[in-house]
Amino acid sequence: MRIGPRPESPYNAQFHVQRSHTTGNKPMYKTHTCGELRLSHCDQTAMLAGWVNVRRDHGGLIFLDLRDRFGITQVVVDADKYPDAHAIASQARSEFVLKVAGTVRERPEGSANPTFATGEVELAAREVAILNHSETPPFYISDEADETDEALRLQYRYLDLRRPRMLRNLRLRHAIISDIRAYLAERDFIEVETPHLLKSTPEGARDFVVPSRLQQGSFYALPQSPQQLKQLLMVAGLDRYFQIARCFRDEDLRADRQPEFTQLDLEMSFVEPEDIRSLMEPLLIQLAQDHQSCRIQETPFPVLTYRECMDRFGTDRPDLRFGVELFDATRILQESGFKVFSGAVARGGVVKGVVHPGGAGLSRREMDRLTELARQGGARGLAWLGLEHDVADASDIGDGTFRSPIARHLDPRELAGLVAAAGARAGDMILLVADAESVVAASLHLLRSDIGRTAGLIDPDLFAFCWVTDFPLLEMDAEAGRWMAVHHPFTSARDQDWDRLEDDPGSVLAKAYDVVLNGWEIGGGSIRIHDQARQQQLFRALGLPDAEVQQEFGHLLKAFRYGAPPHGGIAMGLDRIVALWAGATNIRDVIAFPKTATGSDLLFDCPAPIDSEQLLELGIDVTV
RNA sequence: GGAGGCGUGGUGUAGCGGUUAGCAUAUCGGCCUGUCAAGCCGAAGGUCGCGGGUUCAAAUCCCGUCGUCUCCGCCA
Repeated sequence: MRIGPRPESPYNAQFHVQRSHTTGNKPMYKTHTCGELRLSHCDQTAMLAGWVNVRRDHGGLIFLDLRDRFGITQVVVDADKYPDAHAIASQARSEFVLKVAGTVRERPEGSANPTFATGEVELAAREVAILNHSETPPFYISDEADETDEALRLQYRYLDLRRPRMLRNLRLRHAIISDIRAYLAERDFIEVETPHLLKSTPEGARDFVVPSRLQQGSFYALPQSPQQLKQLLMVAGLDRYFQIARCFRDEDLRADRQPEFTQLDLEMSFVEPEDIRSLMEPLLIQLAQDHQSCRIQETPFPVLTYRECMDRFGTDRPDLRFGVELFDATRILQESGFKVFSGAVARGGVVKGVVHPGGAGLSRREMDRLTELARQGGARGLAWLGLEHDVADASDIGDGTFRSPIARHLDPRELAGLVAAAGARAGDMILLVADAESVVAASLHLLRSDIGRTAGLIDPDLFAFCWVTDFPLLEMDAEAGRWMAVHHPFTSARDQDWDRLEDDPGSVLAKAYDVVLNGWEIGGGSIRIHDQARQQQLFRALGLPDAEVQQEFGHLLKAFRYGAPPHGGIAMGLDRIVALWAGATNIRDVIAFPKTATGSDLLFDCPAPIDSEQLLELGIDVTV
């Protein structure tokens, strides 16, 4: 098949109507877009086509706000001058598709509408044609429909996407992707597509599988990411690869997780972590500057180690827009007579806390809510001390110093040490959790995030990026009873850590890095293992039997025998990036056709059963 | 797998044991020539998600279930 030049359409224009104008390739239905007419067009004849956004019928005079992707233009239809046009316009209703021809004119003195770019002019209609009728839409085609039940919006997604906010999000997504492509192309990256029908891999997320008709009983798996493919492309000598890649993971969903999502996936040869960071950081800065009004808190992006993140924030994706850092009270309370604390320490746990600035006066009800939050993190409870007066040392402590159910269990020396460690002042609320380190971290992270939101500590116009490095390579999986890769099993250990892999696997750190923005992990990557022997060493550390390794990863190990270059890369969560840039609280709002939390598409009504013939052909027997 | 929130005319909501199920908006009809979510007058529109239970009486209380949202587990 011959591939011809792509026809230019005004709809390809990124933002501006100007381009549509200069293509000289107007559709037959219109001479201008609905966002195009200005005073300079006055007295010209124009033809517009679009949807009725609003109709205002004054009897002898009808105003129609005609909307298309590019804007809204007011059409006026006068019964005296053009009775035929008026008769048709009076039948028009919301979301009817119209074609209107007439004369562009300045609006009468005092009736311009600065809300619209076209607000100084109107189209005086001579001819109106109804191109299509519309049923009354189930919700307003307006940004106010954000209040509408999201399920209804998803069911009528094609109407939802007519709303300015959703349209803006789709445009933003397109603009970001375009800029990414241009940025990487300038730097010698090659975009390569990789297969969606591939092989299931153990480790990692659950796979979506696709049955094979030609080989009944066998299945493809949709890739969780193009990880192995991009490594093979490095072996192939591509040197620099990227892809706007669709990834599939059959795991439970969240506001920031969809079963299929989009990554900017890239890989480079002959690099160390610093190379990847210095490639991505200017890109993120450029995207922020070009498509966001937010101020970037700090450049170069701060680099924190995983350990530091966990100690200071209880999470490896800290929101750096505000303080409220964790403090450690383990040593102060380890010998306390209050067993909640000393007992936890005796069991190998820690006592840590955060300060809620100005939170001393929080209601009992509010404290119950925070306690519940701590429980969500796994804690058994939450200890709290509202500080009524400043405390310099133990002698300052009296009956009215604390508002707290637990202060009476602690002696003045412990209390003074606690206040000092917390850095708390009069009016603050100290929150404490005592448990295993991971539980304390999880609970305090939830509390800190909540405090940041509810206490108004977050500047919404701030972008706080950071890199997180030095992740552990492995973690012990209690259920499986073996070590698992924290990132993925192709991640390289730091050079100096390899010889501890057998004896002390938990201490080995990885050449892995994440990019975090405002508490969202927006990307992560690593330097990979490019040596066959090292890769096998790691598979052994993971306790994977050789036979299984050969079956699952033999292709990769074999490729490594043919001169694999040192390489590494990163995957950026494109949906999350666009969501953060768009100010959206979930990624569904930046995906044209997303799925619900139960993985349903409400527009297509799927997943759905398939008929028995299809099953037979695939050799599948459904038992549920 | 677990926890919690929500579900009332098309939409957004009020009502939380006895109401004629209220309000706003949309819709339909009438009037209306400078509006811009036009205005005024009028009308129609409800299996209170579904099933069961408690009660003389359930939108309201209880149990189950479905849908949806958020979080925990999970997401190499």
